[in-house]
Amino acid sequence: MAATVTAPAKTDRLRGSRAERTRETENRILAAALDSFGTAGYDATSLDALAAGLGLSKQAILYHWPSKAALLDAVIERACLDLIVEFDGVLRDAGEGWERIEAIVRSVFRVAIRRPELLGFVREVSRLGGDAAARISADLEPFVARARGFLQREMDAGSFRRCDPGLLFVSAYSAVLGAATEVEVLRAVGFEPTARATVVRRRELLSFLRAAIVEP
Amino acid sequence: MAATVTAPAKTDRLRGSRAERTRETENRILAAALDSFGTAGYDATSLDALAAGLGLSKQAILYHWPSKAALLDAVIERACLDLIVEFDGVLRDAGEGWERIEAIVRSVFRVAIRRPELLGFVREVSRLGGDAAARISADLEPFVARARGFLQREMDAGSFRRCDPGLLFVSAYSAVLGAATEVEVLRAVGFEPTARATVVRRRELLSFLRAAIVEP
DNA sequence: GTGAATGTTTACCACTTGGTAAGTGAATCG
DNA sequence: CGATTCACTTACCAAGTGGTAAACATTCAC
Repeated sequence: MAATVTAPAKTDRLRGSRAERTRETENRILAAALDSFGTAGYDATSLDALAAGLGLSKQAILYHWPSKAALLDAVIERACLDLIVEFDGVLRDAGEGWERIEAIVRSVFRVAIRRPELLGFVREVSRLGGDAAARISADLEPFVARARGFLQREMDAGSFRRCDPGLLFVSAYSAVLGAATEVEVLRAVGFEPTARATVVRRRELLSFLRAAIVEP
Repeated sequence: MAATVTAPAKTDRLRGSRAERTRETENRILAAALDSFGTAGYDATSLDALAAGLGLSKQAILYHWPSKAALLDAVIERACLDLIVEFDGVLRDAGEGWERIEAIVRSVFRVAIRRPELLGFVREVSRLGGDAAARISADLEPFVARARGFLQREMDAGSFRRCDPGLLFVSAYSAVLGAATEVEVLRAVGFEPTARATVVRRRELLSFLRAAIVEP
């Protein structure tokens, strides 16, 4: 009856193989770093505070990545992966034309509600500039190219207003990210960041984008 | 022959009254701080570096303002003043309806080219959150209220599509600021931040906004 | 079981940060 | 002219930063 499980169960905290546990620790660090970088900011996040929040010491982090900058790189990779997975899934099931944009916008708002730090992180990295910003641009480039191709096709088909696809993308990107993340500006116009108000924001943004993009 | 100027001319560096020279030093500090806060960021700006760039010591800054946070407050006040002066002047001479929006967008792009740090600073402060963000919101509130009133009037007159003025403001604000400042995203879609490309960007953004806002 | 690899901790370091205390030289004022 | 105010500097500090070195405990391979 000897179980096929040769490894002992031991305590709860020590479940799984060594490699698995290591990977899980790294995942926990990456998640905490993404959260802190995306909300407090990169400069405002110290390795000490990050480690303390995880019940680790700073050197545990520096064991898995040689420097804070290397950790940032890893977080960028992880964040881009998450975003691409999210949007790829949505795009696979989405229709054509306007429906496709609507699906993406809904997806962005879903992320803004469930994982606000993810969008904040994208903003933060592009603010930091330098190598990090170049990396995130490069990682998301396939997605951007895909969006531009889509816009171009729809314009050629006569369903979207003809204009520069790249700049249309930037305008839409900014408007969506702004509506989803600019809490201070939203507060200034009287919108508290509640789930209820978010639904209204999404509806209004969609009608704004529709008027701007779809050929009447 | 005795000149009406009772005060001596002395050297070039010591021209003007004591109060004038003090004010000029404070202005220099504020300008340098606005620049660094708006480009490098608040956290990434040290008082030492700021002072060194001005040929002063850190304590000279801390003489005029008791802390870095107080300096930030002063810079916020200054930046808001600059922005309000800029936009007030534009709005005074601007027409009605769409022309008014076009005038504002042109004004934002002018600022983006001539004083990019000013827009970067607004972004930075709203990112920092907390008291600073609340202050800049409060300082710019009259301008926002004015914009909403304008949008509401145009909607009532039937010249703009009817929707929530506050959210339309946020969408337009985000799109304009994005097109003017998101250099990384723009680079990702193949737009280097040259003056020539900026003209194209402005034109495309205006047609985007016009389609989104004006009743066809 | 033994030795090696691995993940983590404790101890430490050089450096930077915002901020305080005290001193200095020039402009101003009586 | 002498006293005082003012703008600023030099000297300093405690706290925190990212990062290194070495010790330590656990797990794995043999």
